Amino acid sequence: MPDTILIVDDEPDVVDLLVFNLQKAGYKTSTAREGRTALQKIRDELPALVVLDLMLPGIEGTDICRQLRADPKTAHIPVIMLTAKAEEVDRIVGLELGADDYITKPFSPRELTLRVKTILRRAAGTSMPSETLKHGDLLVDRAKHDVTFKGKSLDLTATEFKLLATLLERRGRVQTRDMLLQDVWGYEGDVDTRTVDTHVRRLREKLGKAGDWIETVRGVGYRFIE
Amino acid sequence: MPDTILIVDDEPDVVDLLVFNLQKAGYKTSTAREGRTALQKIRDELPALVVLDLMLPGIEGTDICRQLRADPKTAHIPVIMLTAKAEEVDRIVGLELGADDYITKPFSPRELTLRVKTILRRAAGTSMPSETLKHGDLLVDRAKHDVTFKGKSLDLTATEFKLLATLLERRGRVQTRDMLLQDVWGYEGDVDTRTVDTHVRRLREKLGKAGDWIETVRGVGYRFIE
DNA sequence: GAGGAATGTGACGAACGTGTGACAGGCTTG
DNA sequence: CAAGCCTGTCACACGTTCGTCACATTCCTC
Repeated sequence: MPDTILIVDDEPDVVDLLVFNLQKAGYKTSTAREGRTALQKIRDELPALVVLDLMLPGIEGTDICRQLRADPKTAHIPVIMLTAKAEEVDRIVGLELGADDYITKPFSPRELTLRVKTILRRAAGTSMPSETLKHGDLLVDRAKHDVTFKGKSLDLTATEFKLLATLLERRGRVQTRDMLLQDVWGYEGDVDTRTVDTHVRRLREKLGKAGDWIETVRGVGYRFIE
Repeated sequence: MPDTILIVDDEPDVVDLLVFNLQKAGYKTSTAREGRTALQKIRDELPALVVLDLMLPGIEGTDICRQLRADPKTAHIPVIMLTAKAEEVDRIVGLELGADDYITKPFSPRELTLRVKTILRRAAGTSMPSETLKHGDLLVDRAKHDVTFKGKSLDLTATEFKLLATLLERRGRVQTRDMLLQDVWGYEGDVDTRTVDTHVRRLREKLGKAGDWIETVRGVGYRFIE
């Protein structure tokens, strides 16, 4: 799954140029023309990186940067500032605000792409991607150890959580009871295999309507639908 | 303890300029005039960051960068490239080699200092240094080693403070007892995992109503609410 | 549609995990 | 040296969770 990069600029030409080049480099892109929608998209889509024009109609780029840093959910997202002014003052403001880099217009698309790559590589090492599994409205966050369905948090047991995560992680592929016993329970040989069935039942109950995502493959085991 | 920055350049003027400015910014400095000594100093002193001239007598800056990246002990050290040539080709080479940033000569010392700060900040943690952590009316000041809740100062012991700071810093994410033992206790002696429970209890007691911020995730560990 | 096998369902005792109170050793402080 | 605090450990209590069983239901085969 490719990283998504949010591009915030009010000049369509610039946006198109960036979209074209970044997509060619293998990134997904998302765009916003002004500050308010930019902030909303950042919160909703949680992009891997934001390319942010300093001069925007409405909210200034600097303010966006500040608000982005203030929220723990988005504080870790790297920012590259775009600026038409070459003066150092602007650079300082940008960098001290917590921007990770800046580029002055006019810029070479190739250079920007390289900077994006560098920063994302660096970010990949340090921050944890908050390993999260998703299927429709069902969200499983391993770091938070939290499951939500349609925004509502579900109260799962430790084993139930592990079972769900394992099934979801291998969605589409059938897991035999033995496989599950080994990977979820850590068991080796002969345990009553009905144990798995019971936990699947409890899991389905708690998942409610999403419980149907877990299919039983008769004679084999269980599978999370694709 | 200040971070050490290694400056590698064969022009004494440049080196002096950098030393002066970086020391003023609070960093320790170390210098090398050519490639061989540079590599040795990197291995011996393990600097927090390297400022590296691309053009050096003897070994090229690019080679140093490669060798530095090849050794697991030094692979993580950020590198800022200095180059007299402004051509994009050189920039690409530098960035693709694993340099974290570059600056073209002549450069403003102030700008370099800012870049150093940015990169080190990113390398240090995931996000901002965040000397003070906040959640609602709860304030944790790491510098002052002080915790206040609703304006009232709380009297926490060293371990309790560290535990709270660690949990708060990673709010939302569950910390297993082993994780906490490692990060709060340092994992020196093999302490009983129940020790964590006891300290969480004492912490909750002292936090009063804010003690509910610390959730216990059964079968996994503890978590500060988001 | 009958029979058999596999799975869903409900219930229950045991085991487990966590909260709580207490205590002893070690360290600092006066 | 005594007093006090911090810390790690233990034992006990309590609620939750787990694994198992018996029974009901569904599905497949013939």
